[in-house]
Amino acid sequence: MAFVKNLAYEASAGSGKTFMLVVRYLTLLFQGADASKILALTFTNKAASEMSERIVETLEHLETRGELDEIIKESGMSKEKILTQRAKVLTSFLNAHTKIMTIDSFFTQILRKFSLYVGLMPDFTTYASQHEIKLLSRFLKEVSVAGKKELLVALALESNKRVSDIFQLLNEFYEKEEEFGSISFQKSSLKEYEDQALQALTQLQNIVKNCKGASATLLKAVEADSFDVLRSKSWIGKETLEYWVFKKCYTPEMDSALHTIQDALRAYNRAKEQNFFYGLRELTSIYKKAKKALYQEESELGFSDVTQLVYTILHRLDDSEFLYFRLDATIEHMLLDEFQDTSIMQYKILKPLISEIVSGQGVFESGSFFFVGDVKQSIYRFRGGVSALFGEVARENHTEVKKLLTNYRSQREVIEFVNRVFEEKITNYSPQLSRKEADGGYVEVIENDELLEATLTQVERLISLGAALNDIAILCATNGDGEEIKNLLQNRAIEVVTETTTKLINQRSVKAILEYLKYLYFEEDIYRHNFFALIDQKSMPLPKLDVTRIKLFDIIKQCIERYGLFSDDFHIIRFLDAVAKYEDIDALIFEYERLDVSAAASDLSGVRVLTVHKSKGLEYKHVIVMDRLKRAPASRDSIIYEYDGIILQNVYLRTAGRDTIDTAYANALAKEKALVREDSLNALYVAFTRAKEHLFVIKKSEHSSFELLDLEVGSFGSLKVEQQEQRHERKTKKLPYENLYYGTQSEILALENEGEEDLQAINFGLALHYMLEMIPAFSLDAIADAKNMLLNKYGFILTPKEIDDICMRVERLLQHSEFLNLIKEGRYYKEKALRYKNNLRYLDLLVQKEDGSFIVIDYKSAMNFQDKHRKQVNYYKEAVRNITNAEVEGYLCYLLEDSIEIVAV
DNA sequence: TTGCCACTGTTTTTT
DNA sequence: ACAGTGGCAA
Repeated sequence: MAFVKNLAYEASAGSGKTFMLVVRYLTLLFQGADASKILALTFTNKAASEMSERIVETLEHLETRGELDEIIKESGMSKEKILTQRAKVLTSFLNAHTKIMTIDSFFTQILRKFSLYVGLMPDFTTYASQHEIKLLSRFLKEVSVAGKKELLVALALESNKRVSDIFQLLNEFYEKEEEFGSISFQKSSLKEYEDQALQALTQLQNIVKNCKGASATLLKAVEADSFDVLRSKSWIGKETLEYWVFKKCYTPEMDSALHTIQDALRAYNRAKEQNFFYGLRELTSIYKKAKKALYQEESELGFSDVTQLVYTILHRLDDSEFLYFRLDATIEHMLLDEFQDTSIMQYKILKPLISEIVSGQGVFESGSFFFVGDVKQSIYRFRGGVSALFGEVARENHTEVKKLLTNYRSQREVIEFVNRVFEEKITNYSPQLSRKEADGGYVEVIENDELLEATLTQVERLISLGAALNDIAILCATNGDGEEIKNLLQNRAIEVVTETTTKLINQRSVKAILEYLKYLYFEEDIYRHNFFALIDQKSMPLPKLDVTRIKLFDIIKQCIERYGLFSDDFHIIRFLDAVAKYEDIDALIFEYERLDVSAAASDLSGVRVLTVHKSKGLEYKHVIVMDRLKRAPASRDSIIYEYDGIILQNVYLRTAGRDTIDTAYANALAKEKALVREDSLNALYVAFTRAKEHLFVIKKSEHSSFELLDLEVGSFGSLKVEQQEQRHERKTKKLPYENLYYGTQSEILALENEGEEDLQAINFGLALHYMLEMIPAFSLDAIADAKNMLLNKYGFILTPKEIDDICMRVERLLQHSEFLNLIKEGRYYKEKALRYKNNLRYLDLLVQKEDGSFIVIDYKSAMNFQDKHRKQVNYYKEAVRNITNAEVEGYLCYLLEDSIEIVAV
């Protein structure tokens, strides 16, 4: 087979897309291409690094890799020749300046190279979006300078929107500006249409007035004292009024009045839409100006700004051809991954490069173009992805398209189920073939309105059959749904790894701290109440702090300690880390909404919980697809963009009821709905095809996201879980912690103790410490609550006898007079973090006495390793003494099975 | 009982 | 923007 220079693969799920990309890339290398001249673009950083890794890995073990045969076929070279070149190719690849990256980073690179052309310094930074608040205020200023304030207010009023929603629309127009082409808008007056409609209404009202049998309902139905009230009537969308309460009084004149109203309304809607878009375009140019001023001042750009600017540089500047030429010189081959997710703007930028390459002239004689994707997996329409792009690009560039039909990922039952379900639903669906040896698999469709419980049942079922936690994935519709199932699983002591992106600032504990800071800053009681509500404590007065003088970090730390917020420590650690970037409380309070740090994943091993969107490109042995917990939201985009293929044809303003009287609008709306439907169908296809062996679909009876699939409850194949070697998993390494790691004491203890005692003893010790941490004050009343927390966290590891043992020991401690004496006078801190000589340690209990001296107390559950314990406490003493310059005493507090022993150190 | 209108409550995906 | 519900008329 000869090497095809201009080739695309339509690669269904699991059909070896990455494999083909790697084969293509390596074939180019073996044919002598320079790695620095091969541009390989992916969508995610993860995909980019995976590709680089696979290239290196394949080169390292080429003899035994499946890719070798394909490379032989593609390149037409002999096996021997390839293998002798292997080492040389690997070395040059590793030393080359490779261009495997995301499409966004590629554009960012171009922009850096040519940034001066648009008045930008090359060291700009990029964010997902520009600083919204700054942009808004800048924009408002520009609007007022341009004298367009009234216009802005009018637009907001007209569309019943807040200014911030108009902002969203401005951004859409800004991003699509280049696609508008010849589309333009005209201003006109609405008055005449309103009058026409109201006149016809009067006619109608007269007919009804003169009709004796008119019901009260009918009279009310035709009553309208303004055009807007008339517009909201639902009868105006009917073809004829010979229906309902109208029919009693029906005459043909009624329908002619109706049609007059409809004609007037259609014209009114169109005129209003034109006016709206006309105004929006005017404001868009101001918006653009504000954006430009802002990124030039701040050297800070959003992703879409980068794309816009690169487009401007390459298409709008006088010497753009020269700039493309400079790019061309460095790119000979192009490989594009996940092409179905490319946006039109992105393609427009790449297009001249692609054209040069496929035309194969001059320096490009040896060039090649290659892209892979799967229209069925296009689920990013909301982000500008246009599924029609795949086909269009292949057509435009005369690319040869091949289909990859064999699924190498899944077992037969899964593949056949997916084929059955989607064959009728997705147009041009080509059924996937399964490998001969993959003749197992299991699929079950379950209907149960207790979605969470039903999901839990299946997880437990898989676990009881011996499935490894890491092999189980739960796919859900939203991040919020993911949080819910995560919490349920964790409550049942099942470990969970979330890959949902819940923003850190949406975490309860973090929210609470922010409310606390707002209270300190604004001194408004509402924030104080919010704070206590969020931490589930009774509202009480808060001490005033001089927030301008105390370091932000310390304020927060103090809050965490005083109100015992450490139970949510994973999030808090991240938050503290993020807070370090803010100079002072002002900066944080006015900027925190931009903090796009995600909440921490809870653990390294456990059941995977992630959204369908996040799951793209991943695969799991056991997949549970959970229906959405809440109802699907209605589509609320107020502008409808009508495309013909990849060309923007028309823009409409979404207006309720408009489709019944305006066919052009109705068509556009229908197209839009079909695309939305396609998107959700694709999302389900992505979800189902993540499964390698077992697939569970858990649907609810109403509002199900699986509705469009007509799924029948039932099961196919047999559920067989291969036994895992458990030993392997126990070995998971703890991540090394960085210098500012505020972990819990339990984790640090676990690190220290590894390999010294048996596991059960370690757990016992950790549980004991945990219980002592959880007792808010050293009073006996708190034991019952602390026991519950203990059961929640350690109930599945420890026996009831051990739990009782721990409670007994703690109870005895709280009655121990020597201990009570030690803590009696002064303030005490639990789990006090201590950083000394670059080591982070936690003090079980630190008491600060009234005279300023300190007592360090360390709990132990057994008397062995006494020497080590002494050494540890001495270390703490020394540290505290050095930090505070105060007197320090140290004690070891042994909570033994039948007694309490306190040893001075 | 059926059909219709008017009112109320609920409500995403992310490089 | 949609789904569900209550109330009115036939």
